[in-house]
Amino acid sequence: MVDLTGCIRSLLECAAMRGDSAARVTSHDVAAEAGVSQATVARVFSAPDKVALATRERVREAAARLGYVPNAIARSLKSQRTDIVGAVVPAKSEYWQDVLTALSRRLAEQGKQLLLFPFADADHVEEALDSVEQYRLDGLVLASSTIRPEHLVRMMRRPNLRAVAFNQPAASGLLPLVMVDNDAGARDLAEHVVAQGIGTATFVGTISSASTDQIRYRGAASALADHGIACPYLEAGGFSYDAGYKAAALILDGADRPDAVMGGSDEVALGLIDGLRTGGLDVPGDVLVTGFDGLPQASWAGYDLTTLVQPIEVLVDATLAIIFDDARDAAQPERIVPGTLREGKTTRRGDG
Amino acid sequence: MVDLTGCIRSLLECAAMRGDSAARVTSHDVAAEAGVSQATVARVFSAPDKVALATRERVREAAARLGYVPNAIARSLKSQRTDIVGAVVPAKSEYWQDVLTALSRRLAEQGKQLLLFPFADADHVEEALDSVEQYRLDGLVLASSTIRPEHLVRMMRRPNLRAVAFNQPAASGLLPLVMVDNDAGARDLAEHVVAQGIGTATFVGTISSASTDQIRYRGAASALADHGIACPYLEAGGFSYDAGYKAAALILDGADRPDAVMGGSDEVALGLIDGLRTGGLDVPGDVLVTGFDGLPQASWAGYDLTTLVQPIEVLVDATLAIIFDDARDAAQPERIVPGTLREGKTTRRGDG
DNA sequence: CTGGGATGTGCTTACGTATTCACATCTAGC
DNA sequence: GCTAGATGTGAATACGTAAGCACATCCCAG
Repeated sequence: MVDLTGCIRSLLECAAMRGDSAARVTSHDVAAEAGVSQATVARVFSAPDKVALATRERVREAAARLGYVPNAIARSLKSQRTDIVGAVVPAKSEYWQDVLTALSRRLAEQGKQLLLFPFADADHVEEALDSVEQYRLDGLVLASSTIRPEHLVRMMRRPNLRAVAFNQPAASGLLPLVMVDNDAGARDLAEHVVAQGIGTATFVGTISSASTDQIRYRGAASALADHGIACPYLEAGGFSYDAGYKAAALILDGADRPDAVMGGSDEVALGLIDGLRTGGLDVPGDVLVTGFDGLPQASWAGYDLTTLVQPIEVLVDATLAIIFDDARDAAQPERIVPGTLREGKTTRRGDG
Repeated sequence: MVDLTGCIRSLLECAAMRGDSAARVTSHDVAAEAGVSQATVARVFSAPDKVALATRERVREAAARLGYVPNAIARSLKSQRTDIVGAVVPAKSEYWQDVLTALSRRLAEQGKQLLLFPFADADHVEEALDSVEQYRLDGLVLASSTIRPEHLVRMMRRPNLRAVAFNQPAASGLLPLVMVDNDAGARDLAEHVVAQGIGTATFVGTISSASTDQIRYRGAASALADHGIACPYLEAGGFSYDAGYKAAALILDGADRPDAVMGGSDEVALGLIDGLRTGGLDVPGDVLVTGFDGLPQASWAGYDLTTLVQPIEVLVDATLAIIFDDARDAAQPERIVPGTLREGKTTRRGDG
């Protein structure tokens, strides 16, 4: 304890020493201290190999002595690169939070940063994009299928800005696009529940106007139709647990209960499970449930949801590749990545 | 459908028209177009009341015609304000994701942005702080109790940078501090389980070196001791669901099973519940479980966890108040905000 | 009719860095 | 011993904006 206190005190003194005097150290100050020109100092920090070893060390020492840190703002202004990628995402969503986590981590590895532009409703996307344009970002990730085409168009062909649509089928043809194979994933899930021997099914979508929702529903319905099973669509009205929970009540009240309920997303599916269970049904005993996304929570032992796991790392890497790869004028790339079916106990009929 | 296609096409044409020609429109260009000086253009966008109404409208029109958008980078360089707040946070954590969501939303309302500096381990905080110093942020939120004091000290008294420690008791005296009342919250939870008539209890902490963990444990242990109940400490070794799930096995294997298990965080508590249930115990029938934080997932019907809900909006507002309020040289503020006990069914003995 | 404050605008400079160009020095090859 | 190329460094400029200062105009009170 004594040791720690001492340690902190000395650190405090150190901070105080260089503290206010070092209020704003520029490359000019370092240049003066090291006896070189400002240009050389700049080179030491941006292109070290262009400076003789001896000079480089002298500058580095002077910089350390003065507590110099290069000013990223000034650098960005001069170099026309910010090393910052923006992301326009819905403010509340487990899925997007997972994506952002992966994205920011990968960016950090490359010495780049992530600037967030969250929006509450689709109506507030406009404001977010206004902010986006002010910062001269290197790249922009347009997330969420609720962003409307007119917004996408606005972000096309901005100079020095590579915009990528993430999991947003509607962007096809307008912007480079990265997404999981929603259609194939939905079919896989449908085939899986069919294999468990169901007779009827219902798809509980998130928001019917979302393009991912439409594709997932069509994929599932089409695969089920191949086996002669009809699949009505029910809209939860949101991407959240609560939306799913409430939708469960509609299913419970419905005339004939389906053998399987396919959720448009994991969050909705988790809400469905709890809602159905609260209503007295056993999952998977009475009803099978599937999700879509592969959230961590879906793997929790309390749920163990059968879902389609999105390879988020792969999607993120593909996105960054489009943003930073130098094939600037290549045709609009479109990367559709397959997901993985994860079989959980929510579709395990036998042991129910 | 035809209508939509037409709409998109016209938007495309519009984008193309002003597209590449408007490659990089500056305030000078607008000035020339409107027949005024660059200074006036700048004023129109940063201090409109200083410009005559007629001139203002003329400039606005010219700007719209050219597609001019002010350059935030240049503005930051000149004005020494970025309107960006940074946040140094652990990369993976439900709790912090919720905090960040609230923080970025509130910032967006003020026309400010959030720049993320996520770190994987405590050992990588250093790198994150290196990045922080390059961007001349208006404020910095240092989150997570795993950030070490030496890192905190480094962020003290940076010119033009207000750093705030968020839920990080160890920062007391070093930096302005905002946190929930961990001690009182832990006591409330302890009193609550005592009221359910327990005889023995175990506290399952997250990481014992985290300062919040220590305070929560001491608070709980002290309150339990007042009732003559001992409370051993068990370290989960992480903040995650998985850590809690694994810790449950230790409790199941232990000699005498406690009547109540107090989790150091909600994530750990949720893992504990599933772990205990998987091991054959009934929660709350055989064991009561409490959490801490008030995550959305804790309210899910499948768990309905008794926990201490942190008033995240209040904490965030307090944090931003410290960063942006002009009482720059006031004494280090320290805002300790009370949480709210939420009684879920994980401590409801009777109906088990 | 005059003087002083209010108002609106332009000129100029500075923010801190990256980069081009020019120049000095040094090495190697005939 | 002289030239061509390589190498290292400095001077100067530009990135796009904000703001201080100077100045012109206008209005109203005396």
